[in-house]
Amino acid sequence: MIKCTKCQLADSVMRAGFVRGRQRYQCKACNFHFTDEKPLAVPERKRRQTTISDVAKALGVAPSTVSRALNGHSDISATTRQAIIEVARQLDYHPNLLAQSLKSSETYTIGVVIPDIERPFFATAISGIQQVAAEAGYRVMICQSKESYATEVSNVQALIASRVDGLLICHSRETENFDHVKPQACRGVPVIHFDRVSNEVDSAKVILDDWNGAFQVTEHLIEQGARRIAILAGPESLLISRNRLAGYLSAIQKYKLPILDELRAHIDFRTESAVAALDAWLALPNPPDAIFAINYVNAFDLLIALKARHIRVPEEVAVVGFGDEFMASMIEPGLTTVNLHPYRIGQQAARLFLEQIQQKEQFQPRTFVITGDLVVRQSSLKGKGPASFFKLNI
Amino acid sequence: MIKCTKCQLADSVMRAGFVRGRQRYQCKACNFHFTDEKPLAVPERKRRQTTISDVAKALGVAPSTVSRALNGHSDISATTRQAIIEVARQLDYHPNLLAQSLKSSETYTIGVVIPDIERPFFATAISGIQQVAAEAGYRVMICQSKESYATEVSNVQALIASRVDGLLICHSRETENFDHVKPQACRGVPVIHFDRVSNEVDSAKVILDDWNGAFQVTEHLIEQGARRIAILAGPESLLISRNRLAGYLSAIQKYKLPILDELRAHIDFRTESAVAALDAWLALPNPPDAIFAINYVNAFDLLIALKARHIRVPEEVAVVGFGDEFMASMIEPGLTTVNLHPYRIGQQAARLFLEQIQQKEQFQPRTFVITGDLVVRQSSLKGKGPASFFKLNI
DNA sequence: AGCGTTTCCGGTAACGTTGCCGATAGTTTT
DNA sequence: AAAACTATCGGCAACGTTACCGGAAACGCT
Repeated sequence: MIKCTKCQLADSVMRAGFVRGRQRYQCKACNFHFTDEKPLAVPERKRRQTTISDVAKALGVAPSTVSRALNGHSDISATTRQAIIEVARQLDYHPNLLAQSLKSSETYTIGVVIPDIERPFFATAISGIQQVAAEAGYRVMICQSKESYATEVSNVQALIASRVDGLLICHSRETENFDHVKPQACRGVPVIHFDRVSNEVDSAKVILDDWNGAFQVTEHLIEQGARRIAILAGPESLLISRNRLAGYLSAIQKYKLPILDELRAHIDFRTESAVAALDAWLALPNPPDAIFAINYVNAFDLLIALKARHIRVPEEVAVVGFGDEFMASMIEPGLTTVNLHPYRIGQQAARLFLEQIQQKEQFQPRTFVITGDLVVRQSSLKGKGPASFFKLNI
Repeated sequence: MIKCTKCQLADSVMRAGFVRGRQRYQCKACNFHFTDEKPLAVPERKRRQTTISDVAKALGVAPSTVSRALNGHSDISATTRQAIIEVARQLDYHPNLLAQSLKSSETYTIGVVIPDIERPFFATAISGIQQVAAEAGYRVMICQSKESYATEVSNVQALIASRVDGLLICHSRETENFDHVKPQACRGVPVIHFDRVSNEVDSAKVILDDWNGAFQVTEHLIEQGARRIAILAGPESLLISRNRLAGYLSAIQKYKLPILDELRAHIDFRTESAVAALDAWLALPNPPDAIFAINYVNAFDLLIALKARHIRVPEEVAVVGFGDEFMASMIEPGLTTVNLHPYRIGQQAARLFLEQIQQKEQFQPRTFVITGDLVVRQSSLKGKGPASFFKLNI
């Protein structure tokens, strides 16, 4: 006979359904429901790390006392504190950051969204972010959008859901809608943009001066004696493409050279497109004597294609790129480029985040502009201008 | 006159010290302590995200009911569930992953420790890790040791403290003590090693077959007609250095070529050291006709130094490297290397982690060996062997 | 001694979520 | 119609931590 677990009576107990795999009973006397088999009492105790309560129990003090001792709080005697610290050490206690974060709603984690970590520019930028973040005690969680808008959105949402303290983002090429990084979508989490930014969002930004960099390389080519400078630009819709084109045009205008439309190509950055543009230029009655590729990979494409066509660089055609990766110094001839300082960009983005965290509501979003440096190598040295006396970066 | 906040009497109240910046009183009647100024009642309500209780209150149901509805639990009616889902959507509710993690002690986060994210090998490996992790719903937290043992240890501890579900690590060069990745130090968190592993720890590992790769390139050089093959190895203490040397020696022995000690150099991977070793070889009465650099950066160093010395590659000296980065195809001449498949290594490490999570105690640590593929380019094509008919990877 | 003060520790609640179980109304079976 | 059952929902507790405050003993001063 089944006895009620509450009033211990057996007569008044009757069955009351079968629920969650167990027979259920109801005591008519005390009106109490219960199931027969008592819980299996967690046969296999889940492997737990030492908690503050374990330390407290070991010493016979309250958990809050242990917390105070370990956090250097004042309301505690020196002897008690020493004892607690010692026991905590013995038990190998480490605070549970999850619980701390839940309590304080600070995770000390920064979320970073980039298009592709395999591209040296972003890898270096992340390194810069991490250096600054680590010094301030922040961890970094990295997501790649792989240039997909949908992935970017889901990355941002996942990071926000993880309650990161801030979000550093460089948008994918596909991204045209920026609702997912707006304040209401990010629920007050500070968002810092770098490299590819959006003017739709009122946030702190770190951008590079595309106009200036393009102006520098173009001016350098002109100083080297180039007069018919072609530009291998990207899609006209892309902001970086427009800015670099503008810098190029400004330099041309400054030196009162003619602007030749047949020497401007907008491509999609694929190698085949770059080579096709090159061949079109070479077929002109008056081929260019210099080419500015606004993308360093396409600059490599050009160098290789030119070599295959037995056209000497820089004597017949000078070539300059944009973005000074390790490879630019490795290829033969060395590629003249603009060093975009990705490490600094990352550092600066992280610093802006720290600033925003510190100043809270007082923080005024501002845009930080990183200016690239011209790095002259052989690919542009036609030797007719003063730049040939620059120290070479081989 | 001050009244006791409990019994409302004023006569029995007397001052009882000054604590935490506020005057304190004690009621003699009811023996109750209190301070005068009541707490400022959080003047600025901390910006909170919508919680499950907010949704519950909006509908007049219990929080647990909301939880059940949102998690697709069964004990709920379809109408209630729909209403809850709708309100949750309206209030823009997103579950707090911190609270979920605290409750479930699962963070769905993998910690990754690598020496340097800027090195293409690791950037690609991380990409592989992330792809597999993301598909399984895991996030990735990345730390760089920058080849420092101390940094590595602190990274590991920080990740463990963050309660990551698993740890994927490639040790720094400095690391000789592996206590920080042993089970007791990691408190049961699964640890997977990749690339640079330790045999001291009984963990799942993904390694690349250094011996086989070295054997392949050396055999290739021999087939190309090389007979005096030098090896530019790393420090003798380094495992990869020893393994690649062994593969090299095995190939030499297989073809019954003499092992020449003067053609073996152990360097510290710096460019100057590589060039010094090269010059020493060139000064020999019988210089080598091929060089195997066990590190791709040093292979580049050699190509550049040889070019500066007007020594033709591969005619006079063939050069092969190890690790097929993007640059190997860009440099002139293209560098023959072994593709180590870093992406696969990352994928495999992540898969081993998932396996271990799934199988729990039943998981048997195993070592996964990734075999590299020979990638032939111009730098090794002396044209005397069958390999010259290989399809070139330009 | 009497009163006010300081020191130090314990208890409670809350962060947000979910598992477990009890309660209740309505429905079906005997 | 009583007994047995089902479908739903509410409440409690716990994950680990810490802020806040009350209690009590020790201390200091007149």
